[in-house]
Amino acid sequence: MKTTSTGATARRMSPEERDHSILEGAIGLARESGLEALTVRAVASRVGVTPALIAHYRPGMDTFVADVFGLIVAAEREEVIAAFGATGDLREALLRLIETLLDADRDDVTLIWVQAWALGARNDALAARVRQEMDGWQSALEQIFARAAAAGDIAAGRADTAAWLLLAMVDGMNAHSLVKWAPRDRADLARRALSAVLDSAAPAAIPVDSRPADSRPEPT
Amino acid sequence: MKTTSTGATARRMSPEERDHSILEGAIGLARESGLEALTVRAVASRVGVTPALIAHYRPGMDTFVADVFGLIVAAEREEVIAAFGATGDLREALLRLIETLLDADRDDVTLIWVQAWALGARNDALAARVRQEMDGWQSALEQIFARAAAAGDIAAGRADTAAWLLLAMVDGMNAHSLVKWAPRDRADLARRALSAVLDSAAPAAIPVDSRPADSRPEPT
DNA sequence: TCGTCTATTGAACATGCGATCAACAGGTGT
DNA sequence: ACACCTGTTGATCGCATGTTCAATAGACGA
Repeated sequence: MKTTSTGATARRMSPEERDHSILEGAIGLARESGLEALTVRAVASRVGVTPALIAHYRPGMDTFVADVFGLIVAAEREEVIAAFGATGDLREALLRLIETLLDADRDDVTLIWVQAWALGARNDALAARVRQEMDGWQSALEQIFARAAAAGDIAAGRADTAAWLLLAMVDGMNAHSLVKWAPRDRADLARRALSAVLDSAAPAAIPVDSRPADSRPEPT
Repeated sequence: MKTTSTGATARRMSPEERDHSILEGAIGLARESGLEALTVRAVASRVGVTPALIAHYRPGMDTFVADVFGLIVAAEREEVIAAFGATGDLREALLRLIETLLDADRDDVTLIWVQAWALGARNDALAARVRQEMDGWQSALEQIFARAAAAGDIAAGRADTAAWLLLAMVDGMNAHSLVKWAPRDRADLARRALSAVLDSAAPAAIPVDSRPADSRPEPT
């Protein structure tokens, strides 16, 4: 495939402008085709510029991929969290949040997340960025759980654990959806995931007394 | 890099032998370096033959990757399920099963799974195989849950839902571990994941008013 | 208007990938 | 011992990847 441009030299931009335009193109490309599609030539073609210029602005694809990943998922997280209705029944709002996270419309971001976990095993810069963004999700969810518990909308429990469990569940289900392994409708999944997380986050609901050896060690 | 062989022609084998040796090499390679490492040349070097021979026995890398994936994860599943102690307290056994699945020793298989979900988005043969192996896990877990419920070791609940939730949680946590995002010790995670799944699978444990639609037949 | 600065290019290099095909060679049966 | 059969090779094609660097061209200040 040839470059989108007609062979003419691209418009001269300030370094900041060009950097921004490159990032824009890369973000769009990753959204459409995943992180694997982020090649020097593909981004160059998208932006309408020579591959050499991409390499000039972004020496080292590893950190470039990490940056693009971070920008995409951070923007999405802020959007989702911002849309979280802070008013009304928080349990209802939580359910809608989970439904949103499981929505098929977000398959593009899901692919990016799953590719990031896989690539992160061999790309330290990306792995670091993935951890950072996951920390962002973890603390955002933890905050929501703590708020809901304080408001009495859900049973009080360990908000951090609930956040970890919910993240794992949502990420696992989304990963499964990439190969179209969706056993039942997602609204039902969301409801069950939420109650699973909320119930387990309340230690009192767990019958520990009946299991003598198991429940004793509780390191934290 | 050069082929492992000293340039001498490889020993002549029967088609079945050679096919087996190629699969063996590919399986070992994938276990060590993931599915992305499965290139014609890498497998050829590993097996000690020419790339052309690999291409001859396995025309089309897509189905080859799918086969290797299937063999690896099917073997692992059978091993894990077989090690599941059918005697004694089934809840205890379930906990050990989850601990096994979350064990860091299985990071190699985890990488393969996560790569499979990512690659499956663009490799239909692989995606089909992934679905097949996930069905295997789903039914194995469902069977275990049903058995445990019948034995009275856990609260009776919908075994299929419990299996789905557990699979999602375990897969999500393992994906997270690929980038070393492990908030707490895995034994604790396993315990909480198990109680989350078991509690939610027992309808009686869920606040009744919040699930009127539950008793209605679920759409496929 | 001219000259300087630098954003941008074009071309090339080294490496890797999957795939193809005529030619070779080692085992097998006669 | 010979010839057939076929597993195996070597060479090569076409394409894609990241990276480098001298040369170019467009914008801006003097």
